[in-house]
Amino acid sequence: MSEENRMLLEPCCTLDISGVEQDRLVKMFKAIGNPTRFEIMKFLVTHPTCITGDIVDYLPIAQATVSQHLKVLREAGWIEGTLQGPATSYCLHEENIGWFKNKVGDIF
Amino acid sequence: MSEENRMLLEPCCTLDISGVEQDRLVKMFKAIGNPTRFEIMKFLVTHPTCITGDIVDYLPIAQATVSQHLKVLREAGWIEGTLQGPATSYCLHEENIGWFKNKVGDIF
DNA sequence: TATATCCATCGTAAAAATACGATTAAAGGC
DNA sequence: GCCTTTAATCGTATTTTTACGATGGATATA
Repeated sequence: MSEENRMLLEPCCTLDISGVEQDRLVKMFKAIGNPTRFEIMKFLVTHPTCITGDIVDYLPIAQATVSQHLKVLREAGWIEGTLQGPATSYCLHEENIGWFKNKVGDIF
Repeated sequence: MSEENRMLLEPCCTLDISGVEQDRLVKMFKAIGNPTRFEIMKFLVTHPTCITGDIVDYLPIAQATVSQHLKVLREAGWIEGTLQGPATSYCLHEENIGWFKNKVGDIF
């Protein structure tokens, strides 16, 4: 018979992240952890307030796919989209990105 | 006939990340962008040099699954594992984590 | 008010990630 | 040399992600 009553290891310190905040952080990590979406983020850094079509022209993938990736980045909080006539202009969500960098710095 | 000769948007600046380095960064983002793996990373921050079994006891998932997640984190460069008898002791890969934080700071 | 442009969404096929039990391998104690 | 402990790997089922063409809605323009 094997013993299942192993003692749980004591933590050496605490970590100030959990719950909704942690979910939000993981979602940001996940969203940017895709080669195409990272490329989109790079493009937005170097081309602020560009529209969807600019990204579609730049990347070798279908418009529907770009739109889907933009949605993931938007829902994760990396970017913001604002309607400009029939187009949508995207830019980085500076506030959330600042929050992200602070959290990463706090944890590691 | 629709016009396909759209002009490519000019960048406002350059970004110092590409190729192998970019792949490495995206791989790190992807690895930590999973709720279970993020939880493992948190556990390793608060329990340095613990062994696989400690993580298995802590998480409500099978040993095989934990081992698989540890492999992903190891291959992404987040952690290091060293053999300690029949067990494996894991700790954060401080050098890579430092590199990661610097890159994130450079880009955003 | 037609017509074109822009892009989000829908439906779906294919690929990748995730989780598990079973097995295997390596180390230590008897 | 056996038996236990530890954890990596294998094979596989299920879920999720990714990519696409097609469609539709909203805005501008003739």
